[in-house]
Amino acid sequence: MIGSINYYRNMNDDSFSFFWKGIIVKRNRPKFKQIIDAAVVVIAENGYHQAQVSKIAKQAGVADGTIYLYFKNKEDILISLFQEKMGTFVETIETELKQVKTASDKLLVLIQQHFAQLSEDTHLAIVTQLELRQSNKELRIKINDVLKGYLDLMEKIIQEGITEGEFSEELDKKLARQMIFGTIDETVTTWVMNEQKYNLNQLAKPIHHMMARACGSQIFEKKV
Amino acid sequence: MIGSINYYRNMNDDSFSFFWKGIIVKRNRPKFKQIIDAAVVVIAENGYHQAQVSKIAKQAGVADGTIYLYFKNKEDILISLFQEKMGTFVETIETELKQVKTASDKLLVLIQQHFAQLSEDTHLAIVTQLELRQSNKELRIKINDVLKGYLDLMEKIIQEGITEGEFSEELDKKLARQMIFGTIDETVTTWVMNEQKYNLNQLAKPIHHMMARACGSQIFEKKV
Amino acid sequence: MIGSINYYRNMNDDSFSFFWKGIIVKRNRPKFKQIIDAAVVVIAENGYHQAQVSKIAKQAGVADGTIYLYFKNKEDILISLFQEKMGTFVETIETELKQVKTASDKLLVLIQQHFAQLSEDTHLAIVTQLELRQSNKELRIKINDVLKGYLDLMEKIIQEGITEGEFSEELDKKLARQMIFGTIDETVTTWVMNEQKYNLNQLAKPIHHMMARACGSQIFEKKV
Amino acid sequence: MIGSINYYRNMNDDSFSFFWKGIIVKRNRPKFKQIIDAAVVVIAENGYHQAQVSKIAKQAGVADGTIYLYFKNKEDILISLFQEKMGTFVETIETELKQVKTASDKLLVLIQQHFAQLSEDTHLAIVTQLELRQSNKELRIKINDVLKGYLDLMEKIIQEGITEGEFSEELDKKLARQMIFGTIDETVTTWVMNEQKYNLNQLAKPIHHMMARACGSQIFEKKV
DNA sequence: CATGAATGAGATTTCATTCAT
DNA sequence: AATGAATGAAATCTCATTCAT
Repeated sequence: MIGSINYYRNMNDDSFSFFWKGIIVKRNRPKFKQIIDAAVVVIAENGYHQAQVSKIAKQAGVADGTIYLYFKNKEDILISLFQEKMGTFVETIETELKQVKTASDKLLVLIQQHFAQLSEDTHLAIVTQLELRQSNKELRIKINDVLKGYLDLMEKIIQEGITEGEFSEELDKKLARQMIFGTIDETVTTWVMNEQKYNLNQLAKPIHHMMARACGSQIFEKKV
Repeated sequence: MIGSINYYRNMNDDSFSFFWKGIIVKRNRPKFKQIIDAAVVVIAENGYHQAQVSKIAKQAGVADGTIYLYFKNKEDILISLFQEKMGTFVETIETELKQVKTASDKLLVLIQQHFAQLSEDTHLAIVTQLELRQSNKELRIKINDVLKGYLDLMEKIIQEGITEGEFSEELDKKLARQMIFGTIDETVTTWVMNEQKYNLNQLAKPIHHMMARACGSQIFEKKV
Repeated sequence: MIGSINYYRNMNDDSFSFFWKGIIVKRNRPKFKQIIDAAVVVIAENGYHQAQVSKIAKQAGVADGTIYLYFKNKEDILISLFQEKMGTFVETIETELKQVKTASDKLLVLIQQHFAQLSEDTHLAIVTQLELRQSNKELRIKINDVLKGYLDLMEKIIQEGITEGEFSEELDKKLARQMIFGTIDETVTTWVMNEQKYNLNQLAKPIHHMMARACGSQIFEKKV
Repeated sequence: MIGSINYYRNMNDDSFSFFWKGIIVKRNRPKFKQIIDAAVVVIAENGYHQAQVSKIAKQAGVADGTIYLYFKNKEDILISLFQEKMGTFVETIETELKQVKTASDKLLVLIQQHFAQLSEDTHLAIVTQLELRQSNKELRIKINDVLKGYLDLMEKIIQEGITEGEFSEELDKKLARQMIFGTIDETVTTWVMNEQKYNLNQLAKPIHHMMARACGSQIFEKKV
């Protein structure tokens, strides 16, 4: 996915169709990001079903019709939103991961970064945890495509842990990834639904503790 | 919640208000369940936003207006659906749990039962994992109220495991519950989104394995 | 109209069809009046558009279906209501008029009685002045038929006044009747819309004063 | 009220809120009046309850949705209709009144203009006398607010008559106004219900005669 | 490039009336 | 005679998208 997220931004390939070039150019224009940021605010503050195109346009300071110069339709705004934000999100995590060695530590950094980034942008947290899930099945499948890069990253860490002997060799990679993502996701959702009353970041360590143990890491076990 | 789910069914108390009696009577009439079952089918096959009241009525074999003799409005159908199904769901799990001793085993039975029940009723699985999440925030809050009973049950098992020395005494109950529910939920959702291609039930054991280890259970650790 | 209002009640004529006899018999049964009185209360308290048949049935203490044993349809309730109440209303005024000699005095008694009867039954006042006017054109035409007897009574008094030399011989009977009814009606409506805050009865004399002068009566003119 | 009716049309005041400016701009666009005129025709020809928004839109030559760019909801069409038409109605009468001196003559002109304007626009007459009265209480209260300006105008004339010694000094202003409006209104309603068979305009003089006498004007009294 | 007025399809809910018991 | 559960037709309003300017 990381590829797919960075797709448009890194692209220099002349062989792409004129159509896509048009879109690529648009993605670099200031109004593109302006509209996406407006969408995040409007959805977070009004909820998914009350986030009309006209509201997003007003928040972005453009006319309704202008939206359609940058996005194919409303769904495209939401997918692009997810791509943009998720792209940055995963990029940041990947950068941080480079400074870490063991799989267990990478897991910790991933969880910490996940929490940190959503803690810092509660609008985005509300949108991704609550509002965007109200979209229809079709859109959620597309969102899952975007998410796939992040899930792959998790699976890579797990594989590394198994290979390096940190994690149990019987571990089912796919299930472990579903556990890690499911746990992180449920934790953030609960935090958002509780109106961010408590500090999300301090949950990273105990959650990492559970995840590592679940993966068969022995580092937390009491030495006799 | 378990109480609240069983609320109407077990009630014999004459002191309840006329209003509630009216509703209770309706809940016990055959058409009530008939409409709910129709709603599950229609939502699963058409998607949340394409599940018009008229479709549900037709599927249930009643007139559109009849729906409104049993339900306040469309949202009420969905809440009642969740209450009825979740009620049976949790009741079944509770019954099975009575035959089990240790917290770890209870966790296994819970996961197995969770998977078994949704495996057996894929319509219901689709509705709870994908479609009902498209409902608006207000409805989701009501659904969460119903869910709370299930989450409490999980927490009770965790507490028991800690008390009995099966689970680590440092375990954060609330986080552990979020992990268990998040993991199970993500697993089922992935399975539904993959169109139930594989056997969900056989995932119960490996997932239980991870959960138990995450909780600090030693039963899976290799004896040296 | 007075005839038409008393129509059913005074009827002994064997030549009427079986159908009508059925209705006549019904009109004398207690539930007939019971339902009409319920309708007055329900309409006054809930408004015309919130006066559902089921509400009237509940207020009358009968089943919905029972209404249709006594009335052809909902409109028939309202027409019957108007006939019953208007019949009594006009009968009472006619009785009082018998004790009065001059046209001017008859006018005064009519106005006084009109006000007195509506003052005493504010439910009825609300229904006739505000709520029943929301009915559709067709029903209002039928109501006007019932009203006709009352209007005829007014015209008779005016004619008498002209014949006896009390009123101007140039007076247009029909217009004078429209003035009298229009004035009384507007006065009562204003009173009802002001939530019966003031005493309606004490308006009878000044209004009569104006009506009599308008008719050319000299009795109030200052003697030089 | 006269002010309130002219409110939007005369306004040049920059200090008004953005919201109201939006509405004012809409009120001056051609489609606003186009829709109102369509509403008058549709309501007159189909009756209040058969005047669906889609019929009004079709008659106005716009899409259903366009209605909602100019009116908050269906009720708002009706209120605006009444405001627009009543505004013009009262303005016209006020203009004509400027050329008249005595209160009695003003009363005559008022009645003549009232009849003339409704005679010339029978659609409007049907709507105001019959159809709009079927609206619910809430709407009728709003209509009454609009009407208030007209009633105030009547009261002003009456007051003038009293002050100038034309009318009896014992005259109750409020009752006199209720008489005048009630009489005019009843006359027009009767005329409309008789399907405008006769000439309404020629009733102005005899009605004025009665009204003036009722107010104590001596001008019609035979000089001995 | 940008605008924003106009479009029009589509669904929930109410309630008078019926009719089997 | 009385019941009351069931019926089903019908209409307002929203909002994503377009296109003339």
